[in-house]
Amino acid sequence: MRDGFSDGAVAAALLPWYDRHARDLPWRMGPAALAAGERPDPYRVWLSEIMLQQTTVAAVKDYFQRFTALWPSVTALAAAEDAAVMAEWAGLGYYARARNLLKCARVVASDHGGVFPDTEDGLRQLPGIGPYTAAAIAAIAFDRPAAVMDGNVERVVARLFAVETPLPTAKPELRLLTERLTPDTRPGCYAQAVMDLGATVCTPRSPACGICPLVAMCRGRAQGIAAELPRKAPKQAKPTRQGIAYLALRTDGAVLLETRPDKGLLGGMLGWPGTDWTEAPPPEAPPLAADWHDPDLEVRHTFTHFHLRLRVLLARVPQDAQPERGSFHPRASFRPASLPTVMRKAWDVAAGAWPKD
DNA sequence: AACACGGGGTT
DNA sequence: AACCCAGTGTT
Repeated sequence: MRDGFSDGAVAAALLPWYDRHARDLPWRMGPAALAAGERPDPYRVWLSEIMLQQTTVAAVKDYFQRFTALWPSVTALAAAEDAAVMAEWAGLGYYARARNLLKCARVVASDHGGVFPDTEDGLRQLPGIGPYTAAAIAAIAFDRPAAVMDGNVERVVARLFAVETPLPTAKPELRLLTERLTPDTRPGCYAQAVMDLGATVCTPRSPACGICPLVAMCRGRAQGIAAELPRKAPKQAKPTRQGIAYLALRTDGAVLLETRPDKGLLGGMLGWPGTDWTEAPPPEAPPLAADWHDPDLEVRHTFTHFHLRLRVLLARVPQDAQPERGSFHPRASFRPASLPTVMRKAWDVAAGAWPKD
């Protein structure tokens, strides 16, 4: 007993709520199917959890459907071409996830016979699987009583216990509370229940305490500070960087693209050749000699830690053009959707601004 | 422990 | 336009 209710009371209140309100998601095995003895496919659980890192359910849904249609199993994914996987991931962000996804699939295929480890510790050893994801897969796919703590859980627990310590300092404290609340029965459903509650009821702003199954035990609510929790350390301002992107269109319609280095921003993704992105205006650095036009186009895009103002220069180039950087991709196989968002924006603003000849 | 790493949503 | 959200890997 602690704070007026037993550790099991939270799960006891949350599981019936989940049984009624569990969202129907492409990767989720609902409470009814689980009760009938079905088990989730660990591959689908893993894939969804990687995609859901730092990313909303709404953004993930279509990507998950395309990935599972193209690669229905971890062995199928392990055999995919790097470029094909990166192209399918384009637009979802945090591209290191896609590189680690492929690494992980290949380790599972080659070192584990295509079968995911079924323990938190085993999962934790795989590329791209950290503390949260290892616990989530162990709980959801293998029904192990792992303490699953993501941002939603941090918020729910901080409010439930009125934890006023700011993040990230509060993490160890919240983890301890999360561990104590994790039940031995139906831990997979419980983990999804807390995260669903955080996503749909105990929201960052304007939480719907009136319909919350935990309202009776919520100390944050009792103290009138629920909506202010969790407190967070102030974040620093983003600087603005500038750069130039060079879009070259060959006579036959082919476009000049380069694959970015694996390390760093947009690593491993296709992009337009260009300058570095720096706070001072960069010197011009065209990837080939051409009559570069400046139609005064600018793309604005915000990354995790800086704003970018990207100037877009255009050129039509002859069939025999020899680029110093990048390679020409035939128009027929070039899909703007296979570019990261900032690069797709550059293509979009260029439409209608191409020089006549 | 601090930093790098996207994109989308809301206000 | 400014603000919000938030796991993993690297250093």
